[in-house]
Amino acid sequence: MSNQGNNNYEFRILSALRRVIRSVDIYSRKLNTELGLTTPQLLCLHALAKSKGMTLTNLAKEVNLGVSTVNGIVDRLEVKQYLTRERSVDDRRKISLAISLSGKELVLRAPSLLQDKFSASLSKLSDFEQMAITDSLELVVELMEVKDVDTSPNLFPREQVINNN
Amino acid sequence: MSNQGNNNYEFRILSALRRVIRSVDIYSRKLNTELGLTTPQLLCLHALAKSKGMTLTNLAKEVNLGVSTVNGIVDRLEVKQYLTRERSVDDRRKISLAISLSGKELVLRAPSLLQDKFSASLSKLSDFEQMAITDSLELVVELMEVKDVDTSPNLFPREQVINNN
DNA sequence: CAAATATTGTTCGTGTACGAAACATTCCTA
DNA sequence: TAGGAATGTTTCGTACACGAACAATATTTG
Repeated sequence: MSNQGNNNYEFRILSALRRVIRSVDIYSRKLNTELGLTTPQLLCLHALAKSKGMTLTNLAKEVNLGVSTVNGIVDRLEVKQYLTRERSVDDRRKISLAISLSGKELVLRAPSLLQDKFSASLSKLSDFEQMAITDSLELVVELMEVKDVDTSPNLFPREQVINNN
Repeated sequence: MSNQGNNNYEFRILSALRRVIRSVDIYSRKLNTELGLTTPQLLCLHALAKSKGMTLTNLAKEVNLGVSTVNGIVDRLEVKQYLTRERSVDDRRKISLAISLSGKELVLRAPSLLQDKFSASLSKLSDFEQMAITDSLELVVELMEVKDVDTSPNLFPREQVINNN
């Protein structure tokens, strides 16, 4: 019943995870003071630069965040005039998001979304190591994002969800 | 000057990282509804259970968070009566934090700090894989936490900092 | 010893980040 | 076609999480 120390690696993984989370956050603040945009804001702007006319729900899926979260981010981007909200004509529930000119301009001159130092260090590793890191992280994602089917263990696998798009 | 797509893996790593962050957050909320404590709160309580009489700064270092952040967490734990704050007598700046009885009791019956599913899945992997994941994460931490010495690239390495303790 | 400096904790403002609920609009179906 | 289900957005409340500014205390230094 009690669950501590089941796994030797668990504590190290948790600790590493939290430190990474913090590191990402701190870089986001640095971006904000230097560029005027946080990482999530820049991330959303990138997504909008790639495909114009996205809806809010769409954007949220693209950046892996909740709708209400993205709504707040879009609010702030709108205030800064990096995007526009426009009600869709064919389906008046939808809001079409469009990046502005200054938004596009900013995306072009913005630095990397991962800390400069990290990018540099990463590229100095062997391809094998880079791949190992990427694979590990993606495996962790996979292990963590297992749907919480507390109530009904997936006895009916169903067609395995269109997670993408 | 412009920085996009320097590295093939960079985008995948960033994406994986953000998904992991979200996953951790969502589990924290689940914990909160089931147990009444979030992950950061439980994490702090664990730390206090291990070594009584910690100071705030101490605790912050232990859990890798800023002092002001931990202060808020301690506030909430105090309201719930899982710990007590007491001014130190020898150094009246310091506050001695002590976990309460109910706090200790709760730590004992609390579930893992990592999502149940994750722990289970992790333990099913080969030791080699578990180690690879752990090493990769710790390497990412290392690459990310390089001190930001923008102004003065470390020409004077100095005695390399007591990072620990 | 007194002044300057450092440490410790608190408060404040901002920005994530989420879920739940309120709302608007559209779709579907009885 | 009326009414309910589904979809899309917004609002609200809560908790992190940080840095900056502040007050109280301690330490160092002139």
